[in-house]
Amino acid sequence: MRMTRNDLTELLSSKGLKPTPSRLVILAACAGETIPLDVHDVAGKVGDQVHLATVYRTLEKFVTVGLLERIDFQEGKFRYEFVHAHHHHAVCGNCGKVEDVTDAGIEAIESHIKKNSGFLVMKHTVELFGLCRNCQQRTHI
Amino acid sequence: MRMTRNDLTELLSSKGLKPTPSRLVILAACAGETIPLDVHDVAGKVGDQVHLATVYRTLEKFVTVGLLERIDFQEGKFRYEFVHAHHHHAVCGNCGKVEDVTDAGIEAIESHIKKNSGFLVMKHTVELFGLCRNCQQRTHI
DNA sequence: ATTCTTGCAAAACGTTTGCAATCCG
DNA sequence: CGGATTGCAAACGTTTTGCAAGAAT
Repeated sequence: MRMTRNDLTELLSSKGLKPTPSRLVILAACAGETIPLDVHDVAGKVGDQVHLATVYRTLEKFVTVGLLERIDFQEGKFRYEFVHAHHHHAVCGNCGKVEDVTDAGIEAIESHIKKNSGFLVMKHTVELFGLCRNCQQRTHI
Repeated sequence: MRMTRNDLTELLSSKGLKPTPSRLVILAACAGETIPLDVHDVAGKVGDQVHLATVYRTLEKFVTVGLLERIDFQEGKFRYEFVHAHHHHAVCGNCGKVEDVTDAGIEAIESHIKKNSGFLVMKHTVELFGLCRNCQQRTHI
């Protein structure tokens, strides 16, 4: 998502966060990407301007205030994605391409389990792993 | 799942794995649990009989041959669960209780995305996070 | 003999934390 | 001033790996 410096500043302020240089550049890095970035990706995009520990702290803070969502592709590390419409991911195991999946029909399941066992679902993660159209063809060769 | 030493031996052999003492005790530890164990849990159950590195290697091998499933509750570590009926998990964020969710209705989504973008789903993960019935009451106090 | 398996130690990797310096209202 | 933010370095927890010893076929 393309955002001006003003957009970013206002967005941070609206969450009660001071728009520091570190935060602006980190938020810009995340907002400009369509696929979830890991900490190393973000650090790479912000260059040496921001210390790695600050990247970790800032990303985690952004998650807390709802600017980012923490994503887990089961790689032994976390990824972060700018929050817009709720969706899930289909990750190609060959090329790593990530496709957004808008509807996962999870809501029905959540109300079902609520009735069944009383469990209240507050958050869910759905990740689909497989092969994108391209890699299916290549892998079949 | 309760299994005799013979059951475990045959299970390992059927997967082409030698039924070594380490593997037997690790497999027994996993098969005896209904909730996914992390590596530390498994190491604890097998005591000092098996080196930690061996636990890691063995669990990963079991996943490869399909005896275990690797589970990710987004804790920064992996868990392992004996494979029986396919299901998902609802994890209570307060007490850590894990409830099995047998039907997630994911199959419809998978065929939908296949038609839509051609993505072939080979594996999916669905984890639900929230509060179990008990902790909802306690938290409301 | 040859392959598989294990223990050991070390390292790799992602992540967190204590502390001091700094920035900013 | 006082709280929030950052850099730095060090530690932490999880996981992987190289290598040699040992077991099994």
